Amino acid sequence: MNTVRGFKDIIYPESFKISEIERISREVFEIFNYKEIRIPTVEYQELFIKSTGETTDIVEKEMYKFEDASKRILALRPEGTPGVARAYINNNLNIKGENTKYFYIGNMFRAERPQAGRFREFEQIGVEYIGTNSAFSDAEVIIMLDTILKKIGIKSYQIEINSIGCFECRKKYREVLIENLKKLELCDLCKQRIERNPLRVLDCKIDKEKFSSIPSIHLCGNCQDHHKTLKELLTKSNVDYKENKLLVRGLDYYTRTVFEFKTAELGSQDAIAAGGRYDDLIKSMGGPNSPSVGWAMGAERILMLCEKENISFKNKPLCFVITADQKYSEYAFELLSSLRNSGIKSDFSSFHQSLKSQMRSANSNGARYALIIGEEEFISNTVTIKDLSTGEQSKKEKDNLIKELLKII
RNA sequence: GUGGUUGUAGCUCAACUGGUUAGAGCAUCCGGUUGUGGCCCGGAAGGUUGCGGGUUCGAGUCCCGUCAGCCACCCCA
Repeated sequence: MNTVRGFKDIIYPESFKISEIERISREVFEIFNYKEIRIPTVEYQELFIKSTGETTDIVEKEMYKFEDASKRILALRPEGTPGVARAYINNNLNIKGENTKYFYIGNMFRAERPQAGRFREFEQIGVEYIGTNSAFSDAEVIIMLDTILKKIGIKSYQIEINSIGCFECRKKYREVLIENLKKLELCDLCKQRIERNPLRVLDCKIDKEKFSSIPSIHLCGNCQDHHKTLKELLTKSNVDYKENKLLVRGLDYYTRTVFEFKTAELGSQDAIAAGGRYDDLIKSMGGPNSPSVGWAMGAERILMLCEKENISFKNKPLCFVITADQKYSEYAFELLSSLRNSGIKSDFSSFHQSLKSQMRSANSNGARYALIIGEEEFISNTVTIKDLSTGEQSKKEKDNLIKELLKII
């Protein structure tokens, strides 16, 4: 039987690479003092309608929704922010006196037509910095994301930022925008969008060139200051970004800062991570006034970029234990256990195979050393160690061998 | 979701207008005299041609359906 369309198995080495991406992210989160939050995979459908937005594609056409046995209308989470916002409110995280910087790692579900780099179940690694409207928090999360990608070793991406203003700026701009858009000859979809969600029209790839005449949003003083501060902070931190006045986002809750980390290596799936500020979301959900900023990155897309850029993740044993004669299998197995108990990554293939075959396994597994045990070694209580890169080999006493190997690690 | 396109061994691909037991390279496994990998050489194993119907004396090849992948759009991570 096939897997369901858009769903897939992830097997070594991809599984290892993804967990490395997670590991590196966790390392950075720890350095930045972000705490993990784990939220449910299933929520009431209403949560996403009210937060992500009724008119967004994610909610309108891509959500996996279903009714459970008690007739509750539920949905598989299409993104992480609504759940985190809900958890923040439910658990009164605003009054706990701890910092409210969270990261999450989890799978999301969207019923889109699948393509390379676009799956119906995919993993997002994301952060939410809740409770401050300071531009320093925008800068922090962007710098953190940049740090993670650099630490992974990815180079082929570009950062685009924009400010779409606060609620007040948007309200005024909306009118100006609609007026201007109506003067233009636009594609059918854009025509529909003019009334429903005019800001999204600016994102259209077909009509892109026609928007040069349209005035960009006029930001109020506070929004201008915020955006200016953010840009200065990024520049001072050597974050290489470019401003894209046409950048808007498909989720309704964004205010002020929006940003995307884009790549040219992945075809249409060019966003590897994206996010922005959402100052009104938590309040609009009935929580305290909690301006916030966050982002999410797609683990599979990061993985694909790693492959494009030939970034290697190594998971190789240091030692490979080999018997010259089956008689010494148990003795060899004991050695293997001692190595592992000492924390030395070690493996073996099958002691029944010929020495030649075992050597071949050692090589193809990428082991650095072959440890050979045969009659000579058994009698003298030693182990032959062969360095597989140089071909040099010597006999060592078992205890000394382990001590020396521990120094190498 | 719209429009395309593809599906043959683990992977990448072959098989003239439908015509015997569907091939190759890479990978895998075994071997190339006494206890040594990579390179090289030899051999073996590996396929219900995505699945289900249909046309035909005969289907990997043609037709229909279905499933899945991919590309663009759309959207997004």
